[in-house]
Order: sequence, then structure tokens, then C-alpha cells
Amino acid sequence: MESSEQKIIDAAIRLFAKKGFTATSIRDIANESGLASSALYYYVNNKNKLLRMIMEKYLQQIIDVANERISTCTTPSQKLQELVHLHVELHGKERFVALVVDTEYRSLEGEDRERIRALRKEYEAYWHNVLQEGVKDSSFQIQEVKLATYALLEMCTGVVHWFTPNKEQSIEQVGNRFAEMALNLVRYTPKKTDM
Amino acid sequence: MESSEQKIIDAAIRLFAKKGFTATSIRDIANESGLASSALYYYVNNKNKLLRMIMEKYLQQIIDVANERISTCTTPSQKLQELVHLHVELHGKERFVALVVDTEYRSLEGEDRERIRALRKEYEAYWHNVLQEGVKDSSFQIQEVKLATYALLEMCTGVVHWFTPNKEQSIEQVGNRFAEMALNLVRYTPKKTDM
DNA sequence: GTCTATAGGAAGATAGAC
DNA sequence: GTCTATCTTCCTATAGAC
Repeated sequence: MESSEQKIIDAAIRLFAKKGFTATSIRDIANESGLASSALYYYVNNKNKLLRMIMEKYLQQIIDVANERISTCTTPSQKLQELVHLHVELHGKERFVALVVDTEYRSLEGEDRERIRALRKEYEAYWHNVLQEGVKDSSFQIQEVKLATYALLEMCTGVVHWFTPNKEQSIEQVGNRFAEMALNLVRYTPKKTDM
Repeated sequence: MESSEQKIIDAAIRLFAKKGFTATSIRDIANESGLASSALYYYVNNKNKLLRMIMEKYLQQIIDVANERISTCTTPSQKLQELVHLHVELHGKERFVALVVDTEYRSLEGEDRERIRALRKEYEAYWHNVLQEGVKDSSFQIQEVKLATYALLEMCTGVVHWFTPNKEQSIEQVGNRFAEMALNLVRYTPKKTDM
């Protein structure tokens, strides 16, 4: 049994992803979730808070999982592969919410915007630190860590724009290929102690 | 002396990039370009045609330049570097219009959408073909050309999301680094005849 | 070409009944 | 919790004067 609140959130994610935040009206969300438009205000302060709530939950989730996955790894190359797999698979499996998080930042204002910005920075720091670590122990050869961070993040985020679930290729397979490409990009060379 | 039509287009690009297509009203564009809102309809059928016009012009431009640049190259690695430079620099220099082209596809409908889709496919084909060529002559080692195409395109397009003009790093320098990373990603190994 | 004025509809949000 | 009804504001687009 799904709660009305969950129905509203799910409907909002679908519609925000398809039409965009601004193009989606409160009435649209109400229709999609089978309620009157006024009923939404029982659960949500306003449309902007609904967007913030969706983005915040998703970002907190990916941060938590990233943290957990990395903590079990010993080498930078393992960590990078974990990050790529997580990011790619989440963007392939939860495409709607990922699309909303990636494209609707500009629809936020003031405090909401700052909060989401902070979470993004926090997540990006994981990637940056892993690359830095790999440069320090010479398993990666990167000219500019910041540029490589952006390049890798954008490459993996982009999955959301072209991947559609199909039987020819699973998102896990895409994750494998992307992890390989990521290691190539940072010029990974295994250390003797890794083998 | 700038024409009213050009003022309208420039204002629309700025506003679409900043607030998004749907969140930008005809009145916003009119204010930004110093005209009454009704004056816009003298030049433009409606808001949707304005978006199509902007996207079409930009895409046709990048296709034409890509075609021209590639035609003077002899090896796949040269071609790939040219494509990366062009894409990165255009996304760094014309950030507003690039952002509109990259994020407002979903605001198009019907024939407009199909037209822009066709142009995107046409442009992506250049990248795909260059990678395929490199695989054939063994200068690139790629597992799946299609995935590598998407990875590279998204990585280069992403520049628009984080680059801001500054004196520490020019967009040309970013282009150089990205070209290096692209060659790493495809496992480029120079052939004897290249040297 | 550009204006003022306005038609006609849809938006976000609230009031108050049940 | 959920509804119907409604307020106010903003939207796209057009009419018609200059």
C-alpha cells in the first residue's frame, strides 16, 4: 500500500523528468497521483520544497553509498571503479530522479539552492580525493586532477541521457565498460603490490 | 548596430540558459531586449519556434565546422583531437547557447523535435565514425565504439556545466587537457607512420 | 516596426466544508 | 486527509493605433 505522500513524490519525479520542473504544474502532479491539487499542500509546503526534497534525498543516498563502498577498498583504482559503477548504475536504474537532480539545479533559489550545492560539492569531493590519492601513489597519471574529476563525473552522469533499459546490454555491463574507460583516462598502471 | 531580431535572439539565449525555456516568458525576453512583448511576434511565430531557431543554428554551425576541420586531418587521432578541441571550446565560449541546446531538447515537440534530433544524430555520427576508423587502423583500442562515443561526447559537453572564463586557465588549455584525456580513454597508440 | 490594451486561459496557492 | 470553489497573478497571443 503506497501512501499519498509517496504517490505525490513519485508522480513529481516522473513529470519533472519528462517535462521539466517549471513546465510541470501542481495540477499535473495532482492528476498523475489521483488527488485534488489542494490535497498536495497538505503534504508539501510548495512546489519548490518538493523539488528540494527530491534532490536532497537522492544526493544524500548516493553520498552515503559512495562512502560505504569506498571504505571497503584499499587502492585508488578499486575506489575509482566502485565510484564509476555506483554512479553509472544509479543513473541507469533511477533515470527519472537522476535527470531531475542533474538538470533542475537552476530551478532552486536561495537556501534550497545552497543546500543542494553543498551536497553536490560533498559528493564531488569523493571523486577528487580518489584521483588525488591515485596521483600520490603513482597508480594514476593525471595532469590536472580537477579537470579529470569533471571529465569523469560528466561522462558517467551522461549515461542518463542515452541509456534505456534493454536486453542487449544491462546497466551493469555499461558500468564495467565505463570503469575500464575511466581507468584508461587516468592512465592507470597497476602496482606490483596490487597483483 | 544590432537589429531588433538579433537582440531578441540574444536575450532569449541568455534567459533560456539562466532560467530555462519554460520559466522564461515572452515578457521576460521583451524586457531584456527593450521591446514590448507584442513586438516579438513581428519576428517570431511563437516561443517554440524561437527555441528551434536557436538550436538549429547552433547545431548546423558545429556540424559545418566539424566537417571542415576533419577534412584536413589524415589520422583518426588527429580527427579526434580536432573534434574535442572544437566541442570543448565552443561549449566554453558560447556557454549560454550550448546550455540551451544541451538541456532544452525536451521542450520541443513534433516536427521541431525531430529536426533537432536529426541534427544531433548527424553530429554524433562524426564522433562515431572517427572512433570506428581508429579501431580499424588499430590506433585506438576500444571495446564498444558506441559507449566510447557517448562517454567522450558527454565528457566534453559537460564543460558547459563547470567552466567559467578566468585568467588562470583558458578554454584552449582545457581543450588541450581534454584532448589528452580523450586519447587516453580510447587507448591511443601512435603508429610508426604517424611519427 | 513598435506601441497600448486586452482577450482568454492557466498558473500557484488558500479558504473552508466534510 | 481530501474535496470544491476561488483569489490573484501571470502567461501566450492578438487587435488595432501610429
